[in-house]
Amino acid sequence: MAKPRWLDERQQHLWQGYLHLNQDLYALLEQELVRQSGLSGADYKVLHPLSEAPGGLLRARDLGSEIGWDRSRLSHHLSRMEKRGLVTREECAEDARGLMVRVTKAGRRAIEAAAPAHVAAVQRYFFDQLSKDEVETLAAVFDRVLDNLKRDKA
Amino acid sequence: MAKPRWLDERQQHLWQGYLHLNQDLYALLEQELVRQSGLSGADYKVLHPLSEAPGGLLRARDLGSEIGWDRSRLSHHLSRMEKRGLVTREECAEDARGLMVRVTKAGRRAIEAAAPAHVAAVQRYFFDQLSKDEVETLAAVFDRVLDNLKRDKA
DNA sequence: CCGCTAATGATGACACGTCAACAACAATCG
DNA sequence: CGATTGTTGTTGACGTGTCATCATTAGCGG
Repeated sequence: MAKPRWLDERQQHLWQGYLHLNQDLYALLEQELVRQSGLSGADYKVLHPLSEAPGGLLRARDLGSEIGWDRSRLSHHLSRMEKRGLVTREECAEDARGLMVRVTKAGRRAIEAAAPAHVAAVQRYFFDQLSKDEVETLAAVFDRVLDNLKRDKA
Repeated sequence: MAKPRWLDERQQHLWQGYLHLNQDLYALLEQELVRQSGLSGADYKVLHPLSEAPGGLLRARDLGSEIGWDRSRLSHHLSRMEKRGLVTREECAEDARGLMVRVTKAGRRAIEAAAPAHVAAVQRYFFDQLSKDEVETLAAVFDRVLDNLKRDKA
């Protein structure tokens, strides 16, 4: 672990670009989302699977694993969303430990109003800048990196 | 603004991959950094330009623009870092409004200890999965998207 | 059935980021 | 010079994310 391989110039450049993209693009999308719909990226992430579930109802555990959040994070955010009237908490019939989360009408309205502009922004800022070949290349690269991450964690 | 162009399957796939990468890769790098060095990504970002500046001294305004942070964010984070003994605040001679930030010995030790493992992690988790061609492609794509972002904001 | 372990959420403490309001000083222009 | 405007930094409020801890309940082996 003594001598690390430092990044060469091209790697340096790419890494900086990647970090910038994660900051600037994500910040811009988030900002437009909030401005146009009053939903944060976190709200959107929670509401998306909920609004597609039958009855707009999901068990908290399943919702959490769906979007990759741990229990604490989900619980905190549900509290905030509940306070704003986007979701409600209900008891879980099959498992007394469990929690059912339901989208309210306001929550459904909010995400349905937010989705088109959000998708359009993703198109405009990201995909409009990419050729088809590049889409393929990026997808392949990202999958590979993610697979490697998963394998490394296991 | 009525009918948005929804994402096709490949775009959907790529976008999900991109979002995952931003969560998982960044989270893992951050986590390893904290565990091995006690520095957060934010600490690292502040300390890097500081440790390379003459005297380990930079004006807050310049430090902020160097790393792309606004004044508030920098001020808050400097407060936290100062409390942990990583940096000190000093008056600015040329401009009484200004603030000079200096790395402490502890701060310098911390980033010098952290850098090798951090760079190695970036190599292992990211660049080891990429071919040279892919590095070129990604760099070009990211630059293009970022340029477009900048132009759009102005 | 009893008692242990695992699963599920909630909570409080804290780090981090954004926003709006503010204070202090510099620069500029009449 | 004096008033106005712009720059620089700080602060408080709040939303967000992580971690450790706790309470409740399910599941399971005796």
